[in-house]
Amino acid sequence: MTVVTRFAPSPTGFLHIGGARTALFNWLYARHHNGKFLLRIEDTDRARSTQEAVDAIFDGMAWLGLDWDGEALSQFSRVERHKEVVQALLDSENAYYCYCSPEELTAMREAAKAEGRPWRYDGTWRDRDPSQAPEGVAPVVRIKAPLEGDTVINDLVQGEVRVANETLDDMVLLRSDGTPTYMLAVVVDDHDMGVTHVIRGDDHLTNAFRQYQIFAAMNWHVPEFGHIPLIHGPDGAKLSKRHGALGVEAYRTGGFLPEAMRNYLLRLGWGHGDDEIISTEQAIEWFSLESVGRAASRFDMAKLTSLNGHYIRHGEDTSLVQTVVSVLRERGHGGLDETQKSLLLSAMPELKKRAKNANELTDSSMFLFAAVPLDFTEKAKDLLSEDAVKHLRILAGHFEGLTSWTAEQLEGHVRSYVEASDGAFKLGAIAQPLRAALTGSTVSPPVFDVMMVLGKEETLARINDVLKDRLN
RNA sequence: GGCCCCAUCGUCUAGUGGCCUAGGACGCUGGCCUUUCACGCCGGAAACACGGGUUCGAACCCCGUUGGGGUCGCCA
Repeated sequence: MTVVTRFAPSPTGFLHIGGARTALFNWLYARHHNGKFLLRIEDTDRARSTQEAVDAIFDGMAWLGLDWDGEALSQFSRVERHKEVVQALLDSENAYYCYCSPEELTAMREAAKAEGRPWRYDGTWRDRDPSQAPEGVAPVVRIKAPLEGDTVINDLVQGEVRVANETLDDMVLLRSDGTPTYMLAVVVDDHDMGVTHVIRGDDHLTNAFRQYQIFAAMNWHVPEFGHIPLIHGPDGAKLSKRHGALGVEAYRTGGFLPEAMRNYLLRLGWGHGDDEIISTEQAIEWFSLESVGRAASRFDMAKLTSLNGHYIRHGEDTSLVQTVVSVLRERGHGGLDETQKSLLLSAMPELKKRAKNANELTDSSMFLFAAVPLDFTEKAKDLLSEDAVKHLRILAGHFEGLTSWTAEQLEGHVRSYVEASDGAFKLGAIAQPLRAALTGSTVSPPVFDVMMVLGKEETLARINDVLKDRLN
């Protein structure tokens, strides 16, 4: 049997972190089993569903590298089919019309609450003849759920979960306006789409029992369920925007790499021994629902950030160049020409060791493309003291005569210059002003690497610009 | 409140009765490396919620307590 999973978000906002993980787990499970991963947009709530949100889901999935099989399905497009199933349920007497008005129901609910009784629909119309229906009341259709016994679900994550049927009531299948409810639509779509494994958030666990009733009433094969624990905020409560419940879009603009995101989300609630850095290939090979934990986990931005730093440090130089280019484009700076790209590429090995995210990586590479006069930070200005400039002038003379230009040789030259001073000054007294003159900053890759990457001409131009400035 | 789920360092987790004086990672912290900042390397503090059982033996099994979470819509 081919495994078929699905991700079924409702387009009422962005694709948030929890949804992203649910999508990832579904994707991983399907890919692991060589099955199919489908995408269904649960847009039956017409008032709250927006095209922007649908696009945000598509974009988020694409960014995360979670490709789905076939076309994304709009749940709303299937209303006729849903109604058809409701009719079948009515015909087989597994469902009935209920003429209780929303007001009546609300009153009953509140009364029950006031008395501290558990509320559930009392089945008023379950066995009553529709001929007794009040005038002018549009009915809803409810399922005729079993009154006795237990419903048992062998959840792939949670294990056996059992609930007494008497605690469940006859839920609404078709609203009084004739539109199907989520509970019904999900079951019909999962069945029709051939979904074999329903992997979703823990918050749907109680829904599973009710959906089970519909599958049973239609005599349909019930899919396997895997209810994965929710992601909480750092405080253990529901994930709030302040704590990371952002759209994946926000993580992208925050400079996170999709591979870091995937790795982080995977390790949240799932583990494979002591492994921390897990490639997507390994994840596909190793993923299983059995090893998904049952407790909710807290979102930890620091760990995500650290993982992101790892993926940047170990990223391919050429792809990191592309990353910088797209950050620049997003900032409205236009792209980089080929010369600039190759300059960036040669600086990348040192640059990437110093960045936690794509934005920092971009910021720290800007000095490469700066034109004289550089923008100096206050600290950098302080480093360019009269004394320091004196050294730079002498060194510039030395550099001028060099015929080869490698970091090692440059370092050798400067070191022997320092040694010749016989302890009058140290390497730092030279290297720091040099860094300031070349980058405008006190923080940068090793200064001799900077010189090499910049090349002799540009290096001298920048030093001379500082010297010239000093003369005035 | 009813029903359901959960419980190992601050956080993510390893651990499925003896290999646990509980391992790894992030964070924190001491040090090394060093021209800056990083990276890297070495070290440290830090947890089995509590109480009862079962067992020769329990982080692992059972019961209870406490604590957390989910859910109780003609939302999804």
